[in-house]
Amino acid sequence: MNILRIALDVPLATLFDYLDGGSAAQVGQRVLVPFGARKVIGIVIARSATSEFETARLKSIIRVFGDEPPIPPATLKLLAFCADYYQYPFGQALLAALPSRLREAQPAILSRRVGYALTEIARQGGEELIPKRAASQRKLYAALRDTDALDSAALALLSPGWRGALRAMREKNWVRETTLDQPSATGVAAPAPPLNADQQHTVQTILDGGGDFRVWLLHGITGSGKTEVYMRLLDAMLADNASQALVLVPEINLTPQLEARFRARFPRHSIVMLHSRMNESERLQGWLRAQNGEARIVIGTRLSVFTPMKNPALVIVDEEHDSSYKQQDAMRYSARDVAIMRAKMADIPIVLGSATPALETWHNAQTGRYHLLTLSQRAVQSAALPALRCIDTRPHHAQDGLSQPLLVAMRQRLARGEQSLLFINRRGYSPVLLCGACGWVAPCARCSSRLVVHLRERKLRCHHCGHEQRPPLQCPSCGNPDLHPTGHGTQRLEETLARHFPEARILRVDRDSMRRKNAIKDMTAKVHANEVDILVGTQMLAKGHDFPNLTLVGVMDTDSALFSPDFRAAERLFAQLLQVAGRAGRADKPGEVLIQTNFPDHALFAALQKQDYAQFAQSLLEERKLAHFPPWCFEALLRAEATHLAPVQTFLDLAAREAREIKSKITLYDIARPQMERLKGMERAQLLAQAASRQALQKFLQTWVARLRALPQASKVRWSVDVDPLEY
DNA sequence: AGCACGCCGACT
DNA sequence: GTCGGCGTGCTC
Repeated sequence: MNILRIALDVPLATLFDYLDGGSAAQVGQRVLVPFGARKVIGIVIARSATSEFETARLKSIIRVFGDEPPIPPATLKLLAFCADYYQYPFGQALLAALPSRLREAQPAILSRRVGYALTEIARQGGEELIPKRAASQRKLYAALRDTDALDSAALALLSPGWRGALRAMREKNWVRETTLDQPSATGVAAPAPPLNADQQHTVQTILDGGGDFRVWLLHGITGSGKTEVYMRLLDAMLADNASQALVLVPEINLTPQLEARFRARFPRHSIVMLHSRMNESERLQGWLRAQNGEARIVIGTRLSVFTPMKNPALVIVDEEHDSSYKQQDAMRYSARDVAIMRAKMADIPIVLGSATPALETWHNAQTGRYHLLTLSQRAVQSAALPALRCIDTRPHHAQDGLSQPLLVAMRQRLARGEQSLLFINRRGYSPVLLCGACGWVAPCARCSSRLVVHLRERKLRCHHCGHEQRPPLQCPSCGNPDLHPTGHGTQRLEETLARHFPEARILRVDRDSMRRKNAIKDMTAKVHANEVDILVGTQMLAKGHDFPNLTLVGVMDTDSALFSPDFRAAERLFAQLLQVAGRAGRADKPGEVLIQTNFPDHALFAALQKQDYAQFAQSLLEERKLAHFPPWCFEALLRAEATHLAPVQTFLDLAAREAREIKSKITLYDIARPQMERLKGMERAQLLAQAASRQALQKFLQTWVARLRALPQASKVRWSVDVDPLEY
């Protein structure tokens, strides 16, 4: 058994065999191996006595990282399943799931947890040793006297000046460093607010469901207290002194708030955060602490669904409908779906939470595959439902995008000293450079998109590829020198508002203005301090922020989504509008939501006014059933791109021919161009396949993708398979 | 994906 | 004569 089967980060759907070189490398451990002309990191997947490969040509591994804990079999199994399901090379899927430090040829060690303890001198000398004026030092002394040692996190809670005080005490040899096995258990848990009847019932039902695999869909409107339900479930989970929970959250800026809430509630347990803003060594440490069982709660975004855990007992996916759970490059997995598979493999319960579940999820709850639990009461009693009204923009012609009724409503808020939010649906709403004479619009040279005008920087920028250029002095098409920006971008709207309300303090919130490091924190603080009258913003404002003095939400444009060719547009719009509506009128002030539209009679608005997700979902499901769209069918999308269209066309033609040769009940669509036909200088096209069942689709894909890999034409284009695609 | 090998065009 | 363009093919 001296042959190791090793997964490597290469786009080949095979393992590579190596001689173990006498090492005791175990399955799941990292090894450094020679690979062609280079040395790469691999993961041992199996030991074997034989090899399919010519044994004489096998190379030996260079080294094994034998001191590291092996990646547990459950994690390897989950990634193997994903590689198979999403048609992605296993080695690449596995290596990409690891913290990047584990892809480097350096040993990964759990850093020592440094603790601080009083020295004997300090203990015997007593508190009198410390100068009376040194308040910080006295606080540290008092805390350290009552325990063996404390870590820096615990000391930080004692005094803002703890660092200086600690340094002074160490210099005098009153404090020494030690090593801690556990994080310091300090602080008192924040009290748990009482549950309302809905929450109580929900928590009890899930706990009564036991510790086995079961998918719970927690459907709760904004403000119904889903997070408190999660907390109670985690609390129950923590009662077992080894169990761990995985909490997935969308890729947004809310993680710090959530982290603070969790830490306040569970100060005695190790909580690990894993998200994109963390640096690589923090991420590695978090991963190792989850793997060795020390971290009891792992909170993370998409990628953390693969974090190994010693004793997983519960999975929570918050805002399960959020599109950031779907990876849009490399292995195109859905972290929500992977989480469900993980829970199934580990035989533990999983809770999916959302106010507007994905239609696929809702469908599964309707058919009984998932268990539906509804929170219909608002947990905060004072929080009233906002009144929701459409402004028909046909009679109320909107000047500069702002209709009269909306302006009137905003003026009222200004007079009352309350805040307004204008929400812009970003798509199609950026200002473009238009020639009034011939209709020419500044295009991106590398994408089939329009360049966006950035007034302040006097630049045109492509939001898809980042290309920037100076605005031309005259129209390249007809020579007209009179070019002006049109459209209602956030910047333009901000200027229009300034004209209407010169006395108002207006704050723009979009990706451009929030790029600075603490911009979001500062923005939130300003709104809370009532230093802002009108907020103008995009998606970023839709989520989570709680602004008690905000009583009006105006929605600028919805119509493009109502009649979008993307059949998921309505579902997304509903979720988004419900979410922004939730920004209006919390606490004691009733809120109002005004939506500008040419189609006020659309069914979506009727459902929205009643906040009736169930009814709306039902009607969407029926529409989709008639059209044979998901969730009534299962899809895979083959995308291809190259600098010229010809090889893309050739490849997809061949792919379609191969598909027809495979005996299966697959519906194959014609080759189509995506909305963004050209992107970053690449011509794109795609082929959609549909099947009646997941199994049928999987069976087809196994054969099809294997044949595609064998096509010589496949190497002439960049191609990928997207199983369960969300965008076309 | 890298990386080497290899076969043709423009240069110190 | 050589440097280097990127097409082709392989990696246990």
